[in-house]
Amino acid sequence: MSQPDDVPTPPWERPRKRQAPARIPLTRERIVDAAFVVLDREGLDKLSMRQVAAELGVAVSALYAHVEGKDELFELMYARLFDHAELPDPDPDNWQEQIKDYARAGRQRLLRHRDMARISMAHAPFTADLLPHVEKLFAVLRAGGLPDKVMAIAGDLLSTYMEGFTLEESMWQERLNDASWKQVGAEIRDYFSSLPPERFPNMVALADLLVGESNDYRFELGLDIILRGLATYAEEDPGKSSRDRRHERE
Amino acid sequence: MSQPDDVPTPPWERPRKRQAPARIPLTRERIVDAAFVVLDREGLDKLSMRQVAAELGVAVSALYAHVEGKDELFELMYARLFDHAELPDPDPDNWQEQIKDYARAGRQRLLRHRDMARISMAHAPFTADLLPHVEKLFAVLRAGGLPDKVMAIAGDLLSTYMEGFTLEESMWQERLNDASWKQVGAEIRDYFSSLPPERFPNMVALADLLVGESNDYRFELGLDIILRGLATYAEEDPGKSSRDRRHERE
DNA sequence: TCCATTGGTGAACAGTGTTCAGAAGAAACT
DNA sequence: AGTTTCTTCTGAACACTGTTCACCAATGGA
Repeated sequence: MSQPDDVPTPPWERPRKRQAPARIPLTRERIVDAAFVVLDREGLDKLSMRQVAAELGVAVSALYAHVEGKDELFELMYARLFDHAELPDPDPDNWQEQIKDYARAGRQRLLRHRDMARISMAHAPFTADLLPHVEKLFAVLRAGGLPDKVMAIAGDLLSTYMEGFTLEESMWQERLNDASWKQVGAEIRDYFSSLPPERFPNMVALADLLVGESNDYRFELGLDIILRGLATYAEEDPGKSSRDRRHERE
Repeated sequence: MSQPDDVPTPPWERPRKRQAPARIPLTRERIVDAAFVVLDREGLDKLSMRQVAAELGVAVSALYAHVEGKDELFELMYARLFDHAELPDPDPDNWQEQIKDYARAGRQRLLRHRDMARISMAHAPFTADLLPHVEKLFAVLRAGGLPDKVMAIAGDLLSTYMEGFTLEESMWQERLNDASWKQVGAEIRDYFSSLPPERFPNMVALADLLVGESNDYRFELGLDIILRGLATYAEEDPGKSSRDRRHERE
């Protein structure tokens, strides 16, 4: 959002009057909104308190009356991502797909804003306001009939994969910037193909696959590997055959 | 402090005036060394070019004659981690354990220096000097009989898990400062246990497991899940069966 | 009308990464 | 020796950063 009137006021009409009688009060919401505008336009490295203040047409110090500092601003931005995210109720017959949806939704959230994966990585491991999401993820995992100890690590594993994959994905895009993914992919593929085959036989052979046709496909395959691994634990438990899994809901 | 060659310099050769603290020339190596000293003592947030220069007793601008900037310094620090790391030759009968060792070694590398996981995350996806490591990882995966498509994503998956897990692990430690892991773990466990059970039944039930007895154990379990998932692809068929094709998109 | 409270201002502080004209030092040549 | 050349390091500056704080404008209540 650009300022409507950025025309420099001539020196002769300098009554000490404020321009807008309808001064919209500054709120946390508006600050976070402005931060997202700056983030999407300039990127994380250029996202400074001063830029956010400028976006709002306000002095830097005004922000500190509403927000504790830059760290809290990041916290608020991160929380904003989960505003309209709801997980479905656990369905024991469909738990694997539900888990995948959880990861897919997380990735899409991070891709919605530029550099959001980096912000997500810097985020604290757990914050109170998104505990409900983790809880519901566990509910789905429980419906899958997984042993407790596996459930406990599965959440981390899935989140870590989703965040890490998306971070890498967006770093590629940022680095070779503003090129479409097709071009980026071709560039990377060409690089791998050009390596000396005697020293890097596997990388040359896999060049086409290392950067798949689409990131979506690569992401799905990784998800599949994890889900298959989890499933082995579900089937392994003698008391809980796959047919009886629907009774596991509690 | 002895001279490299202790043969007395013949008098007809140019006599060295300066024998006292001979000015050790600044090199990339010494700069990286100093950077690690500052990093371990002060943490990543306090690691600035000026701090590194001060550690060396030198002006800031002197660094820029040897190092392109802070980004390249981070690059050099990251590369340093791989200096004495060698992967074993692929052993088809033991590929799963070899893969695990790869991940374990990576985690240990990152834990060796404070905040190193964060630096690793900011690192570019691929840099030329550690291509040999990736190549050898692929060699081991190939020895496991994995399909090409799975191999191509497995590298990412493993690295992502290893880096993400270690990052989270070290962020916990940094946040609850200077406490031993036993205390940190107890604190987290108590927090999860204290949640309202009607809203968070799973988290309360899993409180003990969410922060395992040791991080080592949790890391191993996650590795096991991934390896089991990979193994399902290896067992399917060495020669591209129909089940394999199920994941191909035409 | 005066007063008090709130929210925004502008300047300042202590940092940051990076650049660049020039000083210091060692080596080489005359 | 003296002089020049070349490299390395210095000091000061620039344009930023997050954050704080004394002040000031505007509003609501008495």
